[in-house]
Amino acid sequence: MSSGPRFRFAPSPTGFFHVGGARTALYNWAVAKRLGGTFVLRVEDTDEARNRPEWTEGIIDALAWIGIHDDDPAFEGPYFQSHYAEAHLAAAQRLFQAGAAYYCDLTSEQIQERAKASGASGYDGYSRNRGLGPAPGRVLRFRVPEGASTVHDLVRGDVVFEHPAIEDFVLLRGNGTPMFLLANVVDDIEMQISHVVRAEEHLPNTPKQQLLWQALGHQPPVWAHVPLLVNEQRKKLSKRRDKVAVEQYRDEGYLAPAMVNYLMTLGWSPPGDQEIVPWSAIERDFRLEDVNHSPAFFDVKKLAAFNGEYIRMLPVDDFIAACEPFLQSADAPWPPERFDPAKFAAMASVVQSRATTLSEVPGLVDFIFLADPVLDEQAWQKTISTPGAKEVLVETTEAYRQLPHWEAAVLKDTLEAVGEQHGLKKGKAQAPIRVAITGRTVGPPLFEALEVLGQQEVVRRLTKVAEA
RNA sequence: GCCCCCAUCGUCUAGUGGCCUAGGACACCACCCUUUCAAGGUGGCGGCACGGGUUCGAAUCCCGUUGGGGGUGCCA
Repeated sequence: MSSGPRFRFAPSPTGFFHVGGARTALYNWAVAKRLGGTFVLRVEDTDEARNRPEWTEGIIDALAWIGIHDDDPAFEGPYFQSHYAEAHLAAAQRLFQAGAAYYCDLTSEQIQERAKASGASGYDGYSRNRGLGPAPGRVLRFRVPEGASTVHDLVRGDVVFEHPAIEDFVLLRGNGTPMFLLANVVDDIEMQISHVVRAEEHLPNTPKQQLLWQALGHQPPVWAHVPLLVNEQRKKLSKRRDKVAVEQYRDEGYLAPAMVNYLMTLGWSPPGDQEIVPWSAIERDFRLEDVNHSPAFFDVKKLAAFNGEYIRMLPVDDFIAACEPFLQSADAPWPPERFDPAKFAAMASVVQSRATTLSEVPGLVDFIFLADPVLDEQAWQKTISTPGAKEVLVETTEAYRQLPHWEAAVLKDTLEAVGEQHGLKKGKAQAPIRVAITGRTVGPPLFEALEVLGQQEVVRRLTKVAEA
């Protein structure tokens, strides 16, 4: 075990990896790397997840996607957290023997009745001094001492919790199994965790955990509670209402470095005047002490903007490679056998500045690979009804048919010359051709596309439309 | 109910008592560039929640109010 600080990241598998979890993981990772520490992945072993190993694998995949690789020396685990370990029971036993915990036979109904009667809320400490021993149906409760606890938090400073506001919480259930809180602390101690960086929602539970660390005879770890990620309603991101799965963003063609960069800027900003920064700079500059205190809205629009930046930064060959899964997919808009990598490569550079996500790419070039692109009727009517458009279409078709040199510049000059004869400026003149070839009024630069399509195909499509 | 956290443009943020007439980015608008659409360039719109203090001086410190969020289980 390395001697550096040890950061634990403990997601619970739910079938997808939450963007909030991704950011927390990244925060842990950045600091662990910078300090030469260790990132300890401990996956919670929930009842549901037990039957679905793929959920846990999904977490590891998603972590790898955002650059947290399990073969990195700073990565430790994954560990699978059991809630039924001997160590948890043993710790509970020690607490009971030391008088730090006691048994209680009250049912939840009885607790509620007592609360109602006294006007207070929650458990009132009724069994504290009844000297009960263990027995089936009795829970083991922690005896919260007098006084107050101060949580030293790297992002929030000191937070004081008065003990009377914390009720004697349950450590062991009536059936003898340990509660998550206990299990977690015992595991943290066992794994020599020194830093716990997690979402702010856990802050109110921290004094309980800290009390447990102390009662078990250990120095509590360094805490850091990072602000929540919220939706436009300012509510905690939820799976039902919000798009929170990193896998989904990955599948839609968001680039991992863009996602990582964006996530890091939620609650923190890199020094200097640039917010688009490489991971190496983040790793060097990120500090938990600099993290914000307020919740941040996860803004997909801004993520998309980051993604566009990252796509444009890609060397064109890398862009082509990155697009491949979207082009060679069964979901592509064309029959697979019609796709031609060489044609796409010829178009790649003009497509690159037009896409904000990779999943948009097929839609930008579909007309190249489709046998006959569907003509947008409305666009066609609008275009062809402008005076001179029909003539331009017919004459350009003829000119293109006889063209000896099939290249973009020539195609452009030819069309513009025809357009001018009919009083149509560049933009207007190309419109009928564009619609005839691509089916739409907007798309990538026309003449490059025509060159790629080839003379025969272009003339065929133009003729077909011109005669219709 | 009780406890905790939070509060700068619509959004993400810079700002740690004078460099603030509050800076940047996304979004939005306009213009330029331009073969459509983008990209790029230039400019614009727009904010310190409120009220009291402290101070020569407050976005920045303190108190209160309001507003938002989170937690509070024999869930994990």
